[in-house]
Amino acid sequence: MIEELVHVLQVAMPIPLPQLFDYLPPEGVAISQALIGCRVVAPFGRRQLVGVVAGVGVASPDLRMKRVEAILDATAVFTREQWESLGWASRYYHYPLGEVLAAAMPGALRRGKNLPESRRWRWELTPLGRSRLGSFRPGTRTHLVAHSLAEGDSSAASRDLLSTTSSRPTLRALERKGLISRTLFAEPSAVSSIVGARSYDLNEAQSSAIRQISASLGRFSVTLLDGITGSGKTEVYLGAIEACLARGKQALVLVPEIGLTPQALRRYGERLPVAVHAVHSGLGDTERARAWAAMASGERCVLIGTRSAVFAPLDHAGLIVVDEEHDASYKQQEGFRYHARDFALVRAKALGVAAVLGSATPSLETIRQALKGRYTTMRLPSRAGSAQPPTVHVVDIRKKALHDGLSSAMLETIGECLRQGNQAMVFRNRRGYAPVVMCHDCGWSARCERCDSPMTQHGTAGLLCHHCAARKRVPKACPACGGLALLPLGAGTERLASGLAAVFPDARVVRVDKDTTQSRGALDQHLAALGDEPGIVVGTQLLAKGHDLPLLTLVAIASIDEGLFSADFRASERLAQMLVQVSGRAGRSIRPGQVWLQTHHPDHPLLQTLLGGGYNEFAKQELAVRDEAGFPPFAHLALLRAEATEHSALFDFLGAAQQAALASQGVELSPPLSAPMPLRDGKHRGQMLLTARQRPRLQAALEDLVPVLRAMPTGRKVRWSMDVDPIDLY
DNA sequence: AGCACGCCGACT
DNA sequence: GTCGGCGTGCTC
Repeated sequence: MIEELVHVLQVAMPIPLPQLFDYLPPEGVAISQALIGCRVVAPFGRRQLVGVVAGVGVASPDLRMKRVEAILDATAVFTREQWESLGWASRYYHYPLGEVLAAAMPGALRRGKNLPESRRWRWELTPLGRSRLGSFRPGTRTHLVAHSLAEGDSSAASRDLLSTTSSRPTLRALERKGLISRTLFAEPSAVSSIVGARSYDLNEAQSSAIRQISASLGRFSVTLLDGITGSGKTEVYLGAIEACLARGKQALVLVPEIGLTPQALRRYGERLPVAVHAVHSGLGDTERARAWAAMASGERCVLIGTRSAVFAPLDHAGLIVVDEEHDASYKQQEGFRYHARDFALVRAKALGVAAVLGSATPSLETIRQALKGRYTTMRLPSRAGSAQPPTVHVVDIRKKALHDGLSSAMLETIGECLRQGNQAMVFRNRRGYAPVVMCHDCGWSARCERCDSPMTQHGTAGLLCHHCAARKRVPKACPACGGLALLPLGAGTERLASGLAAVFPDARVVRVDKDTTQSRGALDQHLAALGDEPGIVVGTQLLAKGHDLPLLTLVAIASIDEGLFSADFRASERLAQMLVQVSGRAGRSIRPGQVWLQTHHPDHPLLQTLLGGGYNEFAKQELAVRDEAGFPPFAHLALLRAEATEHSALFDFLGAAQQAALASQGVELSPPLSAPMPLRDGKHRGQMLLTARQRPRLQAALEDLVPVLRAMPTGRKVRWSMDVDPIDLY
């Protein structure tokens, strides 16, 4: 008996299941290869989902088989290269294709909508509009828009104004009234004329970096732009982007989450003669979709965005820049755990275009590639303009009294800085008032039961767990002994700020951390509040990058001692990067800068190396350590993480995972271990590390292991994830 | 991941 | 007597 076969669409659904689902095509639609990459709406269980056709084939008819409800696209929503690169990512990160594709699409596409119009319009006042110019009320957006059109100027400011989303309704309204009209925007044909039309005072290192990158356009190459803070990396990017645009190509610029400030954006917008589309997490869906559409259309433009911008169509791109390539925010830390820098390089290679990795503190992975000659290194060794690198002082605080976290020497230095009319930055990687509240009588301290870790005091009376949402009040008396001597121990940013405000009542003290900086733009507002008066900004990591504060001459690092002894193999690297980045904030203009660092461990090798030889010397030594220990970049890692309500379920699962992985050749397994935080938000957490000197060995092991894990009965009671190339081991 | 169905506590 | 807790099972 020959079974009759039917043609089916194999659809990747946005769910964490690795398989494709077979569907019949809509009534009357012929199945063809051309449908691959098109979105469909299909019934799935009890709901309707938007999936993507990943293949076509034949299957024996199945009672369960359903019919696709609608095909949403006439042509694939992904370019061929996107499709292949995303397929690679799905395999490499061992994450289901449907989820990968969904993560790569702008929200509008994911939800089944079409891309917004990508054409741009040139707006003009009609004669009627011109005659009514006087009648618009000053101060309104209508007034602003109309007058901007009247002046007919194409300045960056008015281009900005007319391209912002918020102006669109105004333009529409004016058009309806017949006061303005539009024509399709025609681009100036020759962009080459603008290149080099203005001089930007580049120094020799910058010019030669731009020349190097420009010469490498048009083929795959990676340039490491190793430039100290303040050396003018952005000018190099801009120069290279201009050269790329002059060849008629688009450019993609990836920036860390916190790097996409209005300030930075304005700089790109003002300098570049084309539309600069920005995408970041705080942005609406339509705007993301518009940027995607612009890239797909081939219109000459620049896309600047955070992590997920790496998924944009790039067929017309000639250059990919990854700014601050060492930054951890490029790694997605949940779900589809891709690394945007690494994926950017995969795409650059597939597309045959130039990539630039920029950093003052490159990751050890990148430095190693550069040392092996795979990347070309261009250095920017000196600060742009007349700015000098800061001088560094280490303050030994052993046995010294601290006043709300700061030593007398530190307070004096800050006072001196203020007296000279300058600003100081006080850095502390802990928010809140005090990290621990302890009973002086019996040693009891406030802990979070759900996380088994100390709770941080916020304000005078509140306790907050930084690992879960738990909150409670500081008890009046010690719950263990009834004593009244409950002491806040240590100092977070809040305590530093209030202490400083008390010592320097005339200075403005602003605090920048997650507690004070909830909304986008709040960071800029805080820093603007400092103005050009003497003042102090206290804050966490948020302060480490961006934001030129010309009056800032002193960076005071309150403590980094926790970081010196962390268990994570990457802790040293991150601490060194942070110290260098924070130090780079000082003295960026004509006033010379100083960095003061308080520590209980002035002789710690990491500090000594950094002070003696700078980041490059540190990197050299740390690479030797990694090689010796068999850690990246000399080995490749995958981390199996799991959490469960029951401790036994967790280790049953990890034990079974270990058994399943034992047979893998060329892969070392750590035994199942408790996570560095064994209890978090009421869940027990554990992990198992897979290490391989050869990447293909690790990949082969994961290819076997991950499907086994998915099928494992002990996996039912745990939540687990496989993190390929993890950047945190917790 | 949703979103069912499926058996045991405090409420109109 | 019901509303609802989240265990486990499935999705073409």
